[in-house]
Amino acid sequence: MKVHKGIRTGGRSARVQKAVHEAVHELLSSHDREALTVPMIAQMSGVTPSTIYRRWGDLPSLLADAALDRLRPDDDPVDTGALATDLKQFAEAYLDETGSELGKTMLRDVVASGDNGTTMRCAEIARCRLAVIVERAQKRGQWTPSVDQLVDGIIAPMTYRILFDRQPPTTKELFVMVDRCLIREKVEKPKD
Amino acid sequence: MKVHKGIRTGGRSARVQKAVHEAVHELLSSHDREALTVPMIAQMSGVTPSTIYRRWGDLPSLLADAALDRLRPDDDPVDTGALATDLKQFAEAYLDETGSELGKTMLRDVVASGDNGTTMRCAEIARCRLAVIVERAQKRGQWTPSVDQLVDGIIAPMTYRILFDRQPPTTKELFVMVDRCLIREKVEKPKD
DNA sequence: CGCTTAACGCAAATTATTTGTGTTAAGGTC
DNA sequence: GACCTTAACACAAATAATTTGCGTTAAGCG
Repeated sequence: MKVHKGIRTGGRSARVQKAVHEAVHELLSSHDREALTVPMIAQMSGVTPSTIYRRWGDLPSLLADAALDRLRPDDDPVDTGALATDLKQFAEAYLDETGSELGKTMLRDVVASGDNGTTMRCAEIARCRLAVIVERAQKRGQWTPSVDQLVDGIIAPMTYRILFDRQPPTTKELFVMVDRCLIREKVEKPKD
Repeated sequence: MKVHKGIRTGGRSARVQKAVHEAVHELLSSHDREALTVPMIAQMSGVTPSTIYRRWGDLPSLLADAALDRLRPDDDPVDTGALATDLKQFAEAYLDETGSELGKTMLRDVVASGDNGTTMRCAEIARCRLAVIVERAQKRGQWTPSVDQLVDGIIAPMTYRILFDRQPPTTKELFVMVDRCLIREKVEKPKD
């Protein structure tokens, strides 16, 4: 007898998730983040508040979940043929997604949700895309920094500035970060 | 006629702030973060809930404010006589403060507060201490990275891992980050 | 000393959240 | 494909948090 978990993913549950997520995005495009409430989202999605509370726990968790759901299905980063330009292209795209006022509130909610699964899911998105770029470069026989080093050198400073500083980094500053990641490697592995 | 702001800092207001901050820390040492509520803090501090709401807005903002208040008055980072060791000592101390479970919830609340003043105040704490270390080294005639570069290279990766990753960095990883900041400079300024 | 008003206390009104109970249907079994 | 088991939901009642109106206190200032 296989007990397993028994978490339900299809049918009604899927329908509820879709309706709620859509309601969040619709409300977020017309209202201020501060103005959103769980009962409001419940009404717009045709779902009972208690259902939302039981499933997502609280507002930040729901908003984070809805935001990450949108962030995910983007296709692979563009292949420019060189590691440096691949990274710069991706960094710029990622800044577009997270550096705006909406992106900032999204990152905020991800952190505020307090759920490790959600924060790690967010980190995984960037990590996966970086992994694609790295693997590509390695297939070309090119030396690359590790994904961890790229996260530390690009994603982390960008995110830190968005969340803690007055302004997100400029594209120029972003490119400097990328170049540093690559210069750095030439030092640590001078034999190339 | 000088209108100014007229914000009151002394007397009763100061007394209320002190009482509330103390109540937060006391409750935080005996209860789970999740269990804390504004009415609870209000009762323990002998203050009306509405006062807290009017002054701090919400729970995360209050907790962030109370936490940063504790974080600040620490004295200057120790002077070991060398930039590298000064930075490592500070990085380790900062990890102690923010890497624990309590430190993590503190960073969470700072971000979740959604108040730019609070997040920047948090960033300033690290930035000020780094500035002291940098200035010290420069007085010794030593070449140093800029404070911004140190934030990007040490504080940002540390904070990102604490907030988004499963584990905070180890001391060893932290030292590698510090070394990278210094190695990097030798490349960019090879004339030393 | 006296004035102005920011900051507070209190209580009522509003709104959000939790909880108890019955119903629906997803996922599995035979 | 009919038949369980129970996760996920709707609804409503109970509880708790938050906002708001208004009177009072005292901080900052001339």
